[in-house]
Amino acid sequence: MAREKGLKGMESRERLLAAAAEEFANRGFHETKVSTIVKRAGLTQPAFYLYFPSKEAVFDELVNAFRTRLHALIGSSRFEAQVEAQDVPKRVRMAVETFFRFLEATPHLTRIGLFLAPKAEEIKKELIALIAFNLSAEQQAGYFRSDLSMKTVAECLVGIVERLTLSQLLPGIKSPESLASQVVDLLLYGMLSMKHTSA
Amino acid sequence: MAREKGLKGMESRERLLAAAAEEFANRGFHETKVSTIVKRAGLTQPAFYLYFPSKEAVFDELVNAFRTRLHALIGSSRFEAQVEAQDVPKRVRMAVETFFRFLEATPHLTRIGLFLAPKAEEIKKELIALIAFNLSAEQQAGYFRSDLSMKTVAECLVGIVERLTLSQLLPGIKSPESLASQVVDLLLYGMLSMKHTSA
Amino acid sequence: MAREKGLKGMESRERLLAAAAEEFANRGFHETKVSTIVKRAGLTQPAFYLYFPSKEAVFDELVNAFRTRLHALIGSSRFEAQVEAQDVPKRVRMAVETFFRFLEATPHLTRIGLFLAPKAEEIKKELIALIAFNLSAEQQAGYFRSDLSMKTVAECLVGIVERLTLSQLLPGIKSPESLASQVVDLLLYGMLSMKHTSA
Amino acid sequence: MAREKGLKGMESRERLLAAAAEEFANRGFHETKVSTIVKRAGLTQPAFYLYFPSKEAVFDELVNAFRTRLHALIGSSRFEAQVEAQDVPKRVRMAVETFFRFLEATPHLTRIGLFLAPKAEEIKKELIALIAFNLSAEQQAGYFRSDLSMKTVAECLVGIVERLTLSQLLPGIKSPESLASQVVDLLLYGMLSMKHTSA
DNA sequence: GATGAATGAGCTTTCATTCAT
DNA sequence: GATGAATGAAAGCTCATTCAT
Repeated sequence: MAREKGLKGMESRERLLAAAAEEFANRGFHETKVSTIVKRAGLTQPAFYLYFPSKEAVFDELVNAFRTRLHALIGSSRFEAQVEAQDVPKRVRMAVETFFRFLEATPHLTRIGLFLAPKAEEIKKELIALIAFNLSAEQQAGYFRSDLSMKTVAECLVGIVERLTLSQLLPGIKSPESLASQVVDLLLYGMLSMKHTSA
Repeated sequence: MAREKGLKGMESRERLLAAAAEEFANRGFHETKVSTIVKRAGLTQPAFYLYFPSKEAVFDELVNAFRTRLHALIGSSRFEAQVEAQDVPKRVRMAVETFFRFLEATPHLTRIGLFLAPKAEEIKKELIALIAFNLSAEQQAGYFRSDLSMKTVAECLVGIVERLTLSQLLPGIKSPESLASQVVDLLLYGMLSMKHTSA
Repeated sequence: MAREKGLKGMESRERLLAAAAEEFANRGFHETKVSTIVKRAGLTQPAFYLYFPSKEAVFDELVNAFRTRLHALIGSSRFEAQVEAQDVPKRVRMAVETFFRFLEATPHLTRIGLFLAPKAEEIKKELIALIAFNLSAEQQAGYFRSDLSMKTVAECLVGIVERLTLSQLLPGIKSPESLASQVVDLLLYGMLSMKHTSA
Repeated sequence: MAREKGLKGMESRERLLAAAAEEFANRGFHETKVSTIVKRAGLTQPAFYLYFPSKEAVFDELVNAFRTRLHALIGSSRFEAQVEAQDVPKRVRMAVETFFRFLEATPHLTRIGLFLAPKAEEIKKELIALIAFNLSAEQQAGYFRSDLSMKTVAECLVGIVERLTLSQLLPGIKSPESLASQVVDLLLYGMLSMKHTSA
């Protein structure tokens, strides 16, 4: 009789969260009805309010979940920086790839936290700041052109990631690896063909 | 057809459109109430339905207005491209700058057509295709690296423009010129400092 | 074509107010449903919210209507005080009678403002203070026993009026005149028979 | 019957009753949630329904508790009346004082049974009848003016007690003794100063 | 060309109450 | 004796939309 106290409740809650995530991701906040969420979770409306104070609260919880995982990812990526015996391009590619992989892993949360949430801009701002900080280190190490603003570069990178996530990654058209290598190739080496570059 | 006659009617319609654009841009589709739009336009709710069949219809009309202007812009830019004998970097920079200027000119429409509309993805897809087409010409002329997919580059460019528009252009933090030159500098020459590039 | 602007709306509003007053008076705040009010007024629920921001707001409006009339009554009763060539008992009786008449005139408002409203206590407190003030004048003129606290007397008077209003006046069992004379007779002369009083 | 056994059960039941009494007294019937009652009693909602068939049932039980005690009080006071050979004023004062003391002893029940219950009017009607009966005896003994309706006097007395209970006794502003002597003084001797009385 | 007045449809939320254990 | 989990039923409120003038 392993009476897991509160197990069933937790499961219901998780089911509601998952259903909500999917609905929000597919239809947005307003088009998502509590009635649909609970139907998907096999429950009734009052059950929803047993676990969440309001529809907005679930949404916020999902946004925060995304944010938390995002911060966790970035925190852990700092460690790898120490193992950096690799060359810069490879390191950058790995980082971007990891990020794409992260976004791909929880597509609903990604859509919510990156595109739907009113807080999305704020979240991106944080992200950009962190990336800019990391890039600056490389820049000071002489790897990147000193006349570029890493803040701007970070912003561009995030813009690219957003777009490709929406148009290629989430629809499953391209893989994190392929996207990462294309993006990094472009950003590191630029578009110009060599003959012009050296001009 | 019934829309041709009546000066006052046209003016009311325009006022409604403008009010709707501002509200939609600032609050999004669902947060925007018809009652607010008409208040802003100094009219009443039935008047709204005199000019538009539904709230969605106004929104669509605004989206289409954006799309139309966008197409006009791109159509005209083709011409210039042929007349010009300038060097590639300058040409690209001018094109991007023109585009930023275009987005800055009608900020409400930009926010609606580029970020709020469900159709936004479709609009961007068109835009990306056109840009990719133009870039391919340059690529075939040998200006751009032949190992890059211009489709992808176009996508990245649009992603960058989206992000910078939202974070720098619309808030009035940076000018079209400065944004264009930063973006183009990055995309054309890449991030790597010369010593590494030549490696 | 006496196009009374807003006449129909005003009428609807009044119908809603009247219906609400009756429902509130008969069932109390919580048992009264907006759906019942609008049915009684021959309207639909949204119409209710066209005229009142919430169910509570109508209730408050009714309470305030009572309070306002009450203050008006008291304000006007001051005037009569100047015409006072009459003897004290008659004067007091007239005042009490007027008050009963006032309560009888708008029975729903009376029930709401005097018995149902959370503010009822406050309203009575005001009323008591005013009555005490008036009584004190008579007391200082030597008409009332100087060892009585007019504040307490006022409180007793209001308590009596409350009770008789509920049990005799509103059910239509006794008239304002008969109630007033009984009350005043008791309060002025006391219960004791003469032989004991003089003891 | 099923309620006889079980000490712990009885205790839980009492805790629920006490919690309910306090909540009802402070917030009224509708504002009081079953969830709040059980929280206060340290139990869960199903436990509530183990002891009471419904929320209304607890309320009724509390009202009846008040009524029962009230009847007990009145029953016992009859006895004393016969034993006493004291003068009328003192006797009346003692009775009123006893009553105030009774109301003060169980303030929650008082608020519920005297002011909140729909049955309150009925309860008061009974009380008034009993008081009127007692007063009539004194009246027939020649102590009270024969031209007064003891029914009305009883009603006035109850009205006064109600008001003073709410505004002075329950808030702890005045004591049963002081209230009783003020009330009785007023009711027995009236407001008029002697010179006018004898006129 | 425009409005005062009204509504259908639907939403989120609340609460007393019960089932299964 | 008690609880975790769930629900039926309904309430208040909002909004895009329309009718009659």
